[in-house]
Order: sequence, then structure tokens, then C-alpha cells
Amino acid sequence: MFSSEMKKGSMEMLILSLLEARARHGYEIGKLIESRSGGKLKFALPSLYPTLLKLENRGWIKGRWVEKAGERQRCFYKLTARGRRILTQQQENWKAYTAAVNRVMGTSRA
Amino acid sequence: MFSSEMKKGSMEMLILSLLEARARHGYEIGKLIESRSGGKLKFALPSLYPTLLKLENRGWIKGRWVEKAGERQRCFYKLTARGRRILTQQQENWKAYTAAVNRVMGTSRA
DNA sequence: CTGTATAGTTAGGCTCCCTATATATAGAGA
DNA sequence: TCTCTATATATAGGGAGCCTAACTATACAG
Repeated sequence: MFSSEMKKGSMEMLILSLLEARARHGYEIGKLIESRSGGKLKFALPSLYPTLLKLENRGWIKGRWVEKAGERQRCFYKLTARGRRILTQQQENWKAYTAAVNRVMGTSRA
Repeated sequence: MFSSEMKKGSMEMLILSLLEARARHGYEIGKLIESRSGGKLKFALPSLYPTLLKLENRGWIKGRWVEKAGERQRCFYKLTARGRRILTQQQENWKAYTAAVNRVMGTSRA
């Protein structure tokens, strides 16, 4: 639905924000973004996994592999204390950014 | 102020929207985005000029070189009829996108 | 005569997200 | 039985957008 250009920069914030409530695995995060946006916002799954690793390397999330009998193993990620602080920053930044874009456009007819 | 990743995809729409009122040259567009956003939103000038050429090649804007005595020549771009239609689409798309992102984040605590 | 604002250009590079492809398991339908 | 779909993760290679560095050139202020 939306171009990949427009979506750049928002995947990180969305992942962090979905992990705020509880630990989730990659596939679930991808599906949640899609369903909660009413199918409008989607990210390709192979884009998601490297991003999760990157966020873990930064110490913003922490993954734990879980293996159940007769099930494929899955990695559940949870938000770290640092990730929570970063999320707050990113959400404030997002608000300021959309406000700035809207302000430039809103006054364009002046 | 904002990361280059976050800004991806918005430069085009902002250029088109600033040309809605009247023809402007590249430098003016860059400075207008900065001033109208209260200095928060900035694009590097060398990024602006190739984007203007790209938009012209797509037929969304039309440039005209103006030379005045004792002044450096400047290229004034104006919005074409097609560019005006594209702008409307992009603005609707932008609204839908920000709404989708906010919806995913807003329900993240559920 | 030096610095700053104006105005535009070229070159090279980084990051994000994409598609294509591969692996593996479970369940539904023909 | 065979195929398709959903679940779940990973690697490789590439396109697009914006960045910085460095340059040309004019006008004006100090």
C-alpha cells in the first residue's frame, strides 16, 4: 500500500512499540503491524529479521530462543530498559516530524 | 534535527506543495522548508537539485531559467496540471500513512 | 579584503527496505 | 497421496533517497 521510501525509518519505532506490551517473535510482529493497520501497512518479513538483530546488537531489545516439542523454534524479543527510553524518544521525534511536515504543507497556500 | 531515514519520501511532496502557490527556485524551496518548520526540518541543498530535475523529467513540474542583469541565473519551477493531481494523491497517502503508523502504535499497549 | 548569503553542480557513499530464494513444520483440501 | 497455505527464520543482492565534501560564482557588509 505505501511505498518503501515512505516507510523508511518507521520500522524500528513500530517494532519497539509492539514490544512495549510483551515479548513477541518476528513473525508475530510482522503480522501485527499488518492487522493493526487494517492491512494498509506491511513490511516484508526478510526485512524484519535483520532489523531485529540490529536492535538487539544496540541493546534495545533482547531475544530468547524458545523450543517446544513438535514446534519450530522461535525467538521471542523483549524490550530492554534502554529500548524503552529510546522508544519514548522516537515517538516524540515522530510527532515533531509529522507536525513539521504538516506545518510546511499547511502554510503552502499562503 | 530529523534523521535522513525518517525524511525519506517526504521531500517530493513538500516540494510539490510549496510550488502550489507559485513558481519558486530551488534555493528558495530549501529555505522555505527550513523556515516554515521553525528550523526543525531541513534538506541538504545538493539533495534538492537532483530531486527537482527528477520531478521535471516526470512532468510534474516545469522549470524556466531566468537571467537578470547583474544577477546569477536561477531556475524557477512551477507545478504542472499533472503535478497538481500527484500532489493531492501524495497528501492523501501521507495522511493515510501517518494514521496507520499511529494506529499500530496507539493500540500497542492493548 | 574577508566573510556571509545567495544559487547551483558534481562525486561518492550510507542506510533502509525490497525481492528472490532457501529451509522446515503443520494442517487443510483434492 | 499430493499440493497448497500458514507459520517461522535466514541469506544474498539490489534500488532509491538523502547525506557530506568540495567546487563555481555573484553580491553585499564589515
